[in-house]
Amino acid sequence: MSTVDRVERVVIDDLLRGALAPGTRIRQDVLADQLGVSKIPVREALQRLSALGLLHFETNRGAAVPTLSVAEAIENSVLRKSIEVEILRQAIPNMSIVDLAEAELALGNAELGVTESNWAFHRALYQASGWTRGLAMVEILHAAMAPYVLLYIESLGGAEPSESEHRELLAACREGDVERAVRLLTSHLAEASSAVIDFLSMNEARGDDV
Amino acid sequence: MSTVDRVERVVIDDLLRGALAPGTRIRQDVLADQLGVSKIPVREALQRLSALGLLHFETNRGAAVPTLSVAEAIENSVLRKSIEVEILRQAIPNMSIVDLAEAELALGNAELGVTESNWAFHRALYQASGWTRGLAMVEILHAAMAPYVLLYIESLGGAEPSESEHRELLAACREGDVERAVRLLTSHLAEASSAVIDFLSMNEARGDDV
DNA sequence: GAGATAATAATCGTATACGATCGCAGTCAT
DNA sequence: ATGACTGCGATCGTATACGATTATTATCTC
Repeated sequence: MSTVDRVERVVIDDLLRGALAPGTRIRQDVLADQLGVSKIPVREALQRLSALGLLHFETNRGAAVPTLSVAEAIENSVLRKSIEVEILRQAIPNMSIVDLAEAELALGNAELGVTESNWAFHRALYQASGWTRGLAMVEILHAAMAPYVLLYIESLGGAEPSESEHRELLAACREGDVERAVRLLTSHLAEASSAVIDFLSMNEARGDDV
Repeated sequence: MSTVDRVERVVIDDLLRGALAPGTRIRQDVLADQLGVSKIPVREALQRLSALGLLHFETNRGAAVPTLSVAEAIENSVLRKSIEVEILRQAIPNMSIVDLAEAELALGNAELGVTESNWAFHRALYQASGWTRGLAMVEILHAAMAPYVLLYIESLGGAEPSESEHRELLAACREGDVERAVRLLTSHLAEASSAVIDFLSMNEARGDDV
């Protein structure tokens, strides 16, 4: 694993954890010092993330966590739905006991934050697909939404609402019932994202930069 | 537009043109000299492309155009289909005369190579969606397949087979008939990609690195 | 005291520099 | 002649260095 890979992972994990609020600027030499490297590999990692849309570069102002418009949030949700459905279709016939156990584990895991645990669950279900690129795309979409999901959950007081939906979805996967699983995933994603989008719309209407 | 942006565009365009065959290694200082810059922005651009899966970095061996397995080609096709359908749905109600004219123009344009013209046509249809991320994803998938599409067409003797399908699709968009357009796009993509995938399968069976 | 302007400090972007690694050519021993 | 070894050239990865740009503080004027 190269230096650039390590830096990239650190920043992605920070995003998935919600440690980087929208708008946060990333100081290249600070990050470089923290990791004990020079700016060069740091910049290369940031450029990777900007290619994925997880960061935004502005000339002479460096990289920052982009703020999402409502339209972009909707776009992300639609993309997520259509990609995740295809991956799940591909994954279910290939799922092993291990994959299912990993998904189960992610559900109860109190070590992880809400968005981390959520993504760990979904990734566990998808990994049997073997679709490297598709998985990467979905991870990106999760990471891009994470800061806002966190804000939304905070505004709710910290409840994780989709526990039971996750359990149902897991059961359908266990039984190998592709069509039911796809139906459950579709409605689960629709509910989760419409909640966040409504939350975003309210704030956008109020003129908040969130 | 930053230096990194320029370098990135040059390489993506080379890929879409098919100027970079699978397996080609990219020499950083050669490219840097050609563009009159140092290695730093070149490497940053290559890292962006590697994040998108258009290039593959190997430690101490730099970046190279990845060779696609049949499984990956199938994955790309499925992803393309599901993403492009959603974008087209979003785009049709927002299409302007200009978008349609651009698409028409791309069809007949003999200046462009086959894959370039094909992508120009599809992009023209999609741009009205306003979906930045979705468009970027689809462009990536096109660029990843382009080297192989080129090889396939070469093996056929250079014929562009999907002219009439394109015209039908364009007509449906003009009439604003979303469902017909989606049907046409779906079958068009299915045909085009299954041809390339069959071609790839043959070569993989023969043990060619293509 | 408030606002505008100048000086200073932070930060960015990229060129240069250099050690590390890889691949190949030439040499030697068998 | 063939196979292993050594040395050199090419290429990579990253640290350092520096000019350019942006932010911040200090100073001056009204």
